[in-house]
Amino acid sequence: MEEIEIPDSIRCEFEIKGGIDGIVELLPDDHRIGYISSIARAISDPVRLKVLFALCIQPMCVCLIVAMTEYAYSKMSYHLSILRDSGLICSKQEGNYLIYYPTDIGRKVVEWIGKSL
Amino acid sequence: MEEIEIPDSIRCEFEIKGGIDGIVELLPDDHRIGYISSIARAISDPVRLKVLFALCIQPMCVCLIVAMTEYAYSKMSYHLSILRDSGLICSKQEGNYLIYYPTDIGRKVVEWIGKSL
DNA sequence: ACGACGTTTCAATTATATTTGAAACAACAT
DNA sequence: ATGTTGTTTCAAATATAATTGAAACGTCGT
Repeated sequence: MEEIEIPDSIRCEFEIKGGIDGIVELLPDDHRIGYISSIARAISDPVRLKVLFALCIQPMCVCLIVAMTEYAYSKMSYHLSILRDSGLICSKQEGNYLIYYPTDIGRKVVEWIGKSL
Repeated sequence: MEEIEIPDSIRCEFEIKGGIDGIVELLPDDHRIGYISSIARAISDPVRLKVLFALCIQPMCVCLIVAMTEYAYSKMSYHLSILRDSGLICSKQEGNYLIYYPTDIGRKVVEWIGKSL
Protein backbone atom coordinates (compact mmCIF):
# COMPACT_ATOMS: atom_id res chain seq x y z
CA MET A 1 0.00 0.00 0.00
CA GLU A 2 2.78 2.42 0.85
CA GLU A 3 5.12 3.32 -1.98
CA ILE A 4 6.90 6.14 -0.20
CA GLU A 5 10.67 6.53 0.01
CA ILE A 6 11.64 7.13 3.63
CA PRO A 7 14.84 8.98 4.54
CA ASP A 8 17.54 6.96 6.29
CA SER A 9 17.58 8.75 9.60
CA ILE A 10 14.00 7.82 10.44
CA ARG A 11 13.26 4.67 8.44
CA CYS A 12 14.12 2.17 11.14
CA GLU A 13 12.29 3.94 13.93
CA PHE A 14 9.38 4.59 11.63
CA GLU A 15 8.99 0.96 10.68
CA ILE A 16 9.31 -0.27 14.24
CA LYS A 17 6.37 1.95 15.09
CA GLY A 18 4.27 0.24 12.43
CA GLY A 19 4.54 2.88 9.74
CA ILE A 20 1.81 5.41 9.18
CA ASP A 21 -0.89 3.04 10.38
CA GLY A 22 0.97 2.33 13.59
CA ILE A 23 1.44 6.01 14.31
CA VAL A 24 -2.17 6.87 13.49
CA GLU A 25 -3.31 4.28 16.00
CA LEU A 26 -1.44 6.07 18.75
CA LEU A 27 -3.07 9.41 17.99
CA PRO A 28 -6.05 10.72 19.95
CA ASP A 29 -9.28 10.00 18.09
CA ASP A 30 -10.98 12.67 15.99
CA HIS A 31 -13.51 13.53 18.64
CA ARG A 32 -10.80 14.23 21.16
CA ILE A 33 -8.69 16.13 18.65
CA GLY A 34 -11.74 18.27 17.90
CA TYR A 35 -12.33 18.90 21.58
CA ILE A 36 -8.76 19.99 22.23
CA SER A 37 -8.54 22.20 19.17
CA SER A 38 -11.80 23.92 20.06
CA ILE A 39 -10.36 24.86 23.44
CA ALA A 40 -7.21 26.10 21.74
CA ARG A 41 -9.28 28.12 19.33
CA ALA A 42 -11.13 29.76 22.21
CA ILE A 43 -7.91 31.12 23.69
CA SER A 44 -6.30 31.88 20.34
CA ASP A 45 -7.62 35.42 20.54
CA PRO A 46 -5.58 37.69 22.83
CA VAL A 47 -8.59 39.43 24.31
CA ARG A 48 -10.38 36.18 25.04
CA LEU A 49 -7.25 34.85 26.69
CA LYS A 50 -6.91 37.99 28.75
CA VAL A 51 -10.54 37.76 29.84
CA LEU A 52 -10.07 34.15 30.88
CA PHE A 53 -7.03 35.10 32.96
CA ALA A 54 -8.91 38.02 34.50
CA LEU A 55 -11.88 35.84 35.44
CA CYS A 56 -9.49 33.48 37.21
CA ILE A 57 -8.40 36.41 39.35
CA GLN A 58 -11.91 37.69 39.87
CA PRO A 59 -15.36 36.68 38.60
CA MET A 60 -16.94 39.66 36.87
CA CYS A 61 -20.16 40.85 35.34
CA VAL A 62 -20.14 41.75 31.68
CA CYS A 63 -20.10 45.47 32.44
CA LEU A 64 -16.82 45.11 34.31
CA ILE A 65 -15.30 42.98 31.57
CA VAL A 66 -16.41 45.59 29.07
CA ALA A 67 -14.88 48.35 31.18
CA MET A 68 -11.63 46.44 31.54
CA THR A 69 -11.21 45.68 27.86
CA GLU A 70 -12.84 48.79 26.38
CA TYR A 71 -14.77 46.55 24.02
CA ALA A 72 -18.37 47.14 22.99
CA TYR A 73 -20.96 45.00 24.73
CA SER A 74 -22.02 43.16 21.60
CA LYS A 75 -18.44 42.43 20.69
CA MET A 76 -17.57 41.17 24.14
CA SER A 77 -20.75 39.13 24.24
CA TYR A 78 -19.62 37.37 21.09
CA HIS A 79 -16.22 36.57 22.58
CA LEU A 80 -17.72 35.44 25.87
CA SER A 81 -19.99 33.08 23.96
CA ILE A 82 -16.95 31.45 22.40
CA LEU A 83 -15.28 30.99 25.77
CA ARG A 84 -18.55 29.67 27.15
CA ASP A 85 -19.18 27.27 24.28
CA SER A 86 -15.69 25.88 24.64
CA GLY A 87 -16.38 25.10 28.31
CA LEU A 88 -13.73 27.43 29.72
CA ILE A 89 -16.13 29.80 31.47
CA CYS A 90 -19.71 29.81 32.67
CA SER A 91 -22.07 32.33 34.21
CA LYS A 92 -24.64 32.82 36.93
CA GLN A 93 -27.36 35.43 37.09
CA GLU A 94 -27.25 37.96 39.91
CA GLY A 95 -30.27 40.23 39.60
CA ASN A 96 -29.79 42.21 36.49
CA TYR A 97 -26.20 41.07 36.10
CA LEU A 98 -24.58 38.04 34.56
CA ILE A 99 -21.45 37.08 36.40
CA TYR A 100 -18.90 35.08 34.48
CA TYR A 101 -16.36 32.82 36.12
CA PRO A 102 -13.99 30.08 34.94
CA THR A 103 -14.93 26.41 34.89
CA ASP A 104 -12.57 23.81 36.35
CA ILE A 105 -11.12 23.31 32.90
CA GLY A 106 -10.69 27.05 32.43
CA ARG A 107 -8.75 27.23 35.68
CA LYS A 108 -6.63 24.23 34.83
CA VAL A 109 -5.66 25.72 31.49
CA VAL A 110 -4.72 29.06 33.03
CA GLU A 111 -2.76 27.42 35.82
CA TRP A 112 -0.79 25.25 33.47
CA ILE A 113 0.03 28.18 31.19
CA GLY A 114 1.19 30.18 34.19
CA LYS A 115 3.43 27.39 35.39
CA SER A 116 4.81 25.91 32.23
CA LEU A 117 4.53 28.05 29.15
CA MET B 1 -12.71 57.33 37.25
CA GLU B 2 -14.97 54.32 37.58
CA GLU B 3 -18.68 54.98 37.56
CA ILE B 4 -19.80 51.40 37.25
CA GLU B 5 -22.38 49.73 39.45
CA ILE B 6 -20.99 46.48 40.77
CA PRO B 7 -23.27 43.61 41.79
CA ASP B 8 -23.32 42.73 45.49
CA SER B 9 -21.87 39.27 45.28
CA ILE B 10 -18.56 40.44 43.90
CA ARG B 11 -18.20 44.06 45.03
CA CYS B 12 -16.22 43.40 48.18
CA GLU B 13 -13.79 40.95 46.62
CA PHE B 14 -13.48 43.15 43.59
CA GLU B 15 -12.55 46.22 45.59
CA ILE B 16 -10.07 44.37 47.78
CA LYS B 17 -8.29 43.39 44.60
CA GLY B 18 -7.93 47.02 43.64
CA GLY B 19 -10.74 47.20 41.10
CA ILE B 20 -10.09 46.96 37.42
CA ASP B 21 -6.65 48.49 37.73
CA GLY B 22 -5.64 46.02 40.40
CA ILE B 23 -6.79 43.08 38.34
CA VAL B 24 -5.13 44.34 35.16
CA GLU B 25 -1.84 44.58 37.04
CA LEU B 26 -2.01 40.89 37.82
CA LEU B 27 -2.53 39.91 34.19
CA PRO B 28 0.32 38.72 31.96
CA ASP B 29 1.60 41.60 29.83
CA ASP B 30 0.49 42.02 26.24
CA HIS B 31 3.61 40.47 24.81
CA ARG B 32 3.12 37.32 26.82
CA ILE B 33 -0.58 37.20 26.06
CA GLY B 34 0.29 37.46 22.37
CA TYR B 35 2.82 34.67 22.69
CA ILE B 36 0.41 32.32 24.41
CA SER B 37 -2.46 33.05 22.06
CA SER B 38 -0.24 32.47 19.03
CA ILE B 39 0.59 29.01 20.32
CA ALA B 40 -3.10 28.36 20.90
CA ARG B 41 -3.91 29.51 17.39
CA ALA B 42 -1.36 27.11 15.97
CA ILE B 43 -3.10 24.11 17.53
CA SER B 44 -6.62 25.45 16.99
CA ASP B 45 -6.78 23.57 13.72
CA PRO B 46 -7.49 19.84 14.11
CA VAL B 47 -5.06 18.77 11.42
CA ARG B 48 -2.25 20.89 12.81
CA LEU B 49 -2.90 19.47 16.25
CA LYS B 50 -2.89 15.95 14.88
CA VAL B 51 0.38 16.58 13.06
CA LEU B 52 1.95 17.93 16.24
CA PHE B 53 0.86 14.81 18.13
CA ALA B 54 2.15 12.60 15.36
CA LEU B 55 5.55 14.29 15.30
CA CYS B 56 5.82 13.69 19.04
CA ILE B 57 5.44 10.00 18.33
CA GLN B 58 7.77 10.05 15.33
CA PRO B 59 9.68 12.76 13.47
CA MET B 60 8.66 12.68 9.82
CA CYS B 61 9.50 14.15 6.48
CA VAL B 62 6.83 16.15 4.70
CA CYS B 63 6.04 13.32 2.34
CA LEU B 64 5.09 11.07 5.26
CA ILE B 65 3.01 13.79 6.88
CA VAL B 66 1.29 14.31 3.55
CA ALA B 67 0.65 10.58 3.23
CA MET B 68 -0.71 10.39 6.76
CA THR B 69 -3.09 13.31 6.42
CA GLU B 70 -3.96 12.99 2.73
CA TYR B 71 -3.38 16.70 2.35
CA ALA B 72 -1.77 18.31 -0.71
CA TYR B 73 1.86 19.32 -0.29
CA SER B 74 1.21 23.03 -0.63
CA LYS B 75 -1.60 22.88 1.88
CA MET B 76 0.44 20.95 4.41
CA SER B 77 3.39 23.23 3.85
CA TYR B 78 1.20 26.14 4.84
CA HIS B 79 0.07 24.41 8.04
CA LEU B 80 3.59 23.31 8.90
CA SER B 81 4.75 26.90 8.55
CA ILE B 82 2.20 27.96 11.14
CA LEU B 83 3.35 25.29 13.58
CA ARG B 84 6.96 26.27 12.86
CA ASP B 85 6.37 30.00 13.28
CA SER B 86 4.66 29.39 16.59
CA GLY B 87 7.73 27.53 17.84
CA LEU B 88 6.01 24.17 18.30
CA ILE B 89 7.98 22.29 15.64
CA CYS B 90 11.23 22.69 13.74
CA SER B 91 12.99 20.87 10.95
CA LYS B 92 16.32 19.55 9.78
CA GLN B 93 17.42 18.77 6.27
CA GLU B 94 18.30 15.21 5.41
CA GLY B 95 19.41 15.09 1.79
CA ASN B 96 16.40 15.86 -0.26
CA TYR B 97 14.07 15.59 2.70
CA LEU B 98 13.01 17.97 5.41
CA ILE B 99 12.34 16.17 8.65
CA TYR B 100 10.02 17.87 11.08
CA TYR B 101 10.08 17.23 14.82
CA PRO B 102 8.64 18.94 17.88
CA THR B 103 10.50 21.58 19.87
CA ASP B 104 10.71 21.35 23.66
CA ILE B 105 7.68 23.58 23.87
CA GLY B 106 5.82 21.45 21.35
CA ARG B 107 6.49 18.36 23.46
CA LYS B 108 5.50 20.11 26.67
CA VAL B 109 2.20 21.18 25.20
CA VAL B 110 1.39 17.72 23.92
CA GLU B 111 2.39 16.07 27.19
CA TRP B 112 0.25 18.40 29.25
CA ILE B 113 -2.75 17.90 27.01
CA GLY B 114 -2.31 14.14 27.25
CA LYS B 115 -2.14 14.25 31.02
CA SER B 116 -4.61 16.94 31.96
CA LEU B 117 -7.12 17.85 29.31
C1' DA C 1 24.97 21.18 -16.96
C1' DC C 2 20.53 18.51 -16.72
C1' DG C 3 16.49 16.18 -14.98
C1' DA C 4 14.08 14.27 -11.04
C1' DC C 5 12.43 14.64 -6.51
C1' DG C 6 10.87 16.81 -2.15
C1' DT C 7 9.41 20.96 -0.68
C1' DT C 8 8.02 25.89 -0.51
C1' DT C 9 6.10 30.16 -2.39
C1' DC C 10 2.88 32.93 -4.76
C1' DA C 11 -1.42 35.05 -6.35
C1' DA C 12 -6.15 34.19 -6.86
C1' DT C 13 -10.17 32.24 -4.90
C1' DT C 14 -13.05 30.58 -1.27
C1' DA C 15 -14.34 30.00 3.47
C1' DT C 16 -14.45 31.42 8.21
C1' DA C 17 -14.12 34.66 11.98
C1' DT C 18 -14.79 39.21 13.69
C1' DT C 19 -16.85 43.75 13.94
C1' DT C 20 -20.75 46.89 13.82
C1' DG C 21 -24.97 48.98 15.12
C1' DA C 22 -29.72 48.30 15.72
C1' DA C 23 -33.16 45.66 17.74
C1' DA C 24 -34.74 42.24 21.09
C1' DC C 25 -34.77 40.19 25.83
C1' DA C 26 -34.98 39.62 30.72
C1' DA C 27 -34.87 41.33 35.40
C1' DC C 28 -35.83 44.94 38.12
C1' DA C 29 -37.99 49.38 40.01
C1' DT C 30 -41.80 52.68 39.68
C1' DA D 1 -48.04 48.53 32.47
C1' DT D 2 -43.77 51.46 31.67
C1' DG D 3 -39.18 52.67 31.68
C1' DT D 4 -34.44 51.49 32.84
C1' DT D 5 -30.40 48.75 32.99
C1' DG D 6 -27.49 44.83 31.72
C1' DT D 7 -27.01 41.68 28.28
C1' DT D 8 -27.67 38.98 23.99
C1' DT D 9 -29.00 38.33 19.16
C1' DC D 10 -29.20 39.33 14.41
C1' DA D 11 -27.96 40.55 9.66
C1' DA D 12 -24.76 43.12 7.03
C1' DA D 13 -20.07 44.54 6.36
C1' DT D 14 -15.21 43.77 6.98
C1' DA D 15 -11.11 41.30 7.98
C1' DT D 16 -8.47 37.14 8.40
C1' DA D 17 -7.38 32.38 7.39
C1' DA D 18 -7.38 28.38 4.41
C1' DT D 19 -7.41 26.18 -0.17
C1' DT D 20 -5.91 25.74 -4.93
C1' DG D 21 -2.85 24.96 -8.70
C1' DA D 22 1.05 26.61 -10.99
C1' DA D 23 5.61 28.04 -10.69
C1' DA D 24 10.04 28.33 -8.23
C1' DC D 25 13.69 26.50 -5.19
C1' DG D 26 17.29 23.45 -3.43
C1' DT D 27 19.49 18.98 -3.30
C1' DC D 28 20.68 15.08 -5.33
C1' DG D 29 22.21 11.63 -9.08
C1' DT D 30 23.87 11.38 -13.88
